[in-house]
Amino acid sequence: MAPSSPSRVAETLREEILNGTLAPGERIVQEDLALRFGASRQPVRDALRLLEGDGLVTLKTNSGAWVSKLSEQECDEAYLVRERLEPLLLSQSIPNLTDIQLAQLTQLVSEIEKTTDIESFLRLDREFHLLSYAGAQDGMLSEFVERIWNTTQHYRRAFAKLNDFANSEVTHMEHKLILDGILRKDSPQAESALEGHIRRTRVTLSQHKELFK
Amino acid sequence: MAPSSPSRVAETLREEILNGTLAPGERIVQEDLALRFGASRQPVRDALRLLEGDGLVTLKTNSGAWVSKLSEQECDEAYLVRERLEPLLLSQSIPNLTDIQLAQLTQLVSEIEKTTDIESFLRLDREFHLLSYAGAQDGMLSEFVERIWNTTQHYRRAFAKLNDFANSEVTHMEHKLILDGILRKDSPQAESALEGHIRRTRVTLSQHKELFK
DNA sequence: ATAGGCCAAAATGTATCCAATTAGAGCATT
DNA sequence: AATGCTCTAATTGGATACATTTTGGCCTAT
Repeated sequence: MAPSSPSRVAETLREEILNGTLAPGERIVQEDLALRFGASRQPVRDALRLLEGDGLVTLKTNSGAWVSKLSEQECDEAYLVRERLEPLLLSQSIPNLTDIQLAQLTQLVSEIEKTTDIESFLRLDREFHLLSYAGAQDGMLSEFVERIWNTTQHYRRAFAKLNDFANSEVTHMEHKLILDGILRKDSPQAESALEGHIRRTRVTLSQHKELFK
Repeated sequence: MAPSSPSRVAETLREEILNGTLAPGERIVQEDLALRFGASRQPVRDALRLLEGDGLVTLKTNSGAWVSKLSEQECDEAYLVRERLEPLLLSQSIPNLTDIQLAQLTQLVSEIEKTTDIESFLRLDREFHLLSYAGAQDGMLSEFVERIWNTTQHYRRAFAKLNDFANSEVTHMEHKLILDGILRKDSPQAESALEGHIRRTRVTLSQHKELFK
């Protein structure tokens, strides 16, 4: 089945927001998109509504659409929520991860360690964490988690650039601890390692308020 | 500012889904709504997209819209998520609750205890919990919690009808424990009482699989 | 120079029409 | 009797045209 226009448009925009082509706070004009995608404004509007549901775009009636922007406090909140939800999601995923996925996770951790490029790091890190949740069946929980990853993507990038791998050693160790828990199917360890990983990131982020200026 | 058509339509539909007028699984026809609200189908479509974002309506391309339906597992997941998120939200709310709100919460607990009507119970219970979160500032966390309350509303009703206040004594005690923690600004107590309250509900619900047949 | 209001241009919201897709009843076949 | 197929009616998706609202520049008055 061919994907509908709104999905196509939304998918492309999502991509561009995540990779930073469209910056937070940037305005989105319906007609421009319509022209660009060779569609009318109707499907574009639907696409924007979809992205609004994902938290990537903010709509204001009779005014327009903007790429969503998190305040310092909202970003902190996002990480607090991650601390609570992702360990739960991981615990639901672990029992169902296939051997292939376990191998991929192992591979990813080692690739992340070798990476020196920031964009690659962001991509691989995201891939590692989201793949570790692949065993959980789709539902509200996965949706929430994915949404948080999407809305905070830009701040992870800014943070990575700023810090420039200053804490990379710690990060790699944390990833190894999480991976170890996963491989041994030791959910409690994996959960607590993950929780610590997220908490440390949150605390470190909160020391860089300049990202939200 | 006058609320836009999509918002009005969405608001009304949300109401009807929450109060049970529209049952889960029921089909929603765009043109019927357009006729009913004296609008064209366009704003109706927007309204449905809004509700889809709230998880209250499920859209299928080229096919139509239905009131969302939770499987037994999805419902269980919803409660697991509540167990993690609502205590966090409550802890963020407690420091900012006004004296008026504290008085209202106290009032609500006592009203809930006196209530014998199921619909009233549902309404008051919802009001109590959501009001207890009113001190937290709006953000992703409140959004998530409200969304869960909305999507599980129907199952709370079914459960209440089935059980017919069988566990009402326990429920009232739990509410009092939560309230006590809130009034004394003792977040840890309030959080753990709330967590227990939600967990007990989840476990009890899981013993009534017939609700999802 | 600054603040405030006014007006025009631009962008969004809505309605209507047409095209594309689907769902479901009825029929035929096994 | 049950299953699969076809066809039609009904419903949704998309495009165009028009109405409404907002925004931001410009002018005026203080």
